[in-house]
Amino acid sequence: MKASTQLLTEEKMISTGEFSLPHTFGSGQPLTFHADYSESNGNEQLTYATGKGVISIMKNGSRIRYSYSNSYNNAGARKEIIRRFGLSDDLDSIYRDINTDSFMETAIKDLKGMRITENDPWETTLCFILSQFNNIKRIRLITKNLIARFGEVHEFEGRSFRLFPSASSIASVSIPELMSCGTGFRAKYIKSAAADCSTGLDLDRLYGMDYADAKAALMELDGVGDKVADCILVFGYKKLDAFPIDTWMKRVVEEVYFKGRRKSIKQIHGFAERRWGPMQGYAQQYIFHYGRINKVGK
DNA sequence: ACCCAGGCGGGCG
DNA sequence: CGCCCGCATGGG
Repeated sequence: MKASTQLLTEEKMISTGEFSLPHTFGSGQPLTFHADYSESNGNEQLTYATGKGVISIMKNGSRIRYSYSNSYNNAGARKEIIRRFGLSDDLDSIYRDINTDSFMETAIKDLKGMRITENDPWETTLCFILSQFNNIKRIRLITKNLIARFGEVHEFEGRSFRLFPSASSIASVSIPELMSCGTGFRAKYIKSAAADCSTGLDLDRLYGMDYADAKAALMELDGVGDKVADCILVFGYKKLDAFPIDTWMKRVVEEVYFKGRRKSIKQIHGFAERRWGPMQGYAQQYIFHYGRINKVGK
């Protein structure tokens, strides 16, 4: 009896390499838009709902204890946690690839343990359509409103959560109702994209596609352009050869690598491809978060 | 009051 | 192709 209890406990633990929850979830990756995070004497706790279930992790040092409400067996849940939090990424190897200069070296040093998370494609798509001409705090507010209004109720460990609303449920909501959640002019985009994703485009099909084909497919969606597509590819599919260029990225790259000279989005894509190639998605996240924290170029 | 925010679609030359 | 414009809305 005692032995089996202990075995169960062991199965719910994962030991990781460097993994910083504050840097990972504070760096504007989509699931942070509606997560509870707390820290007390070395114990870090994070709980959030996806479209498929509630995930809760407790981290102490290099050990993580997790629970996941989805109907996986232990092995399935463990695999899912590792995938979602990027725990199998070899950060030392990635750092060697993207540490091309003193700016990157400082960013890596300051943000050690920041990982790229892999989230549900639909959730990522909706969050990043909302991100256009918006700010992170307000995106969190809007997604919180959408979840509260349209998310399916879900009981987990004695608490009541709402899951991230499905594409088909968002597709059935009227524009005025969506706007009452604060979506603003983006309401028509998310309704249209939701309709496409629940009837036409199969987002799961993009897992097997290469970067260029998957990006082209995403850009067929209303409200998805170059930047939003790249965000979906990095944070929803872990395609690390994507390089999202927002106002921050453009400003920081121009400041650090082009002596402040203005460059086009296309030129910056070419630069990132040559400099960081298959790991440019990781480089992007370190540049973005470090640049924002330190107001580089502002 | 004024300004900005992890851009995009549409219209124009 | 590149450029310019309008856009809903909460927070600084």
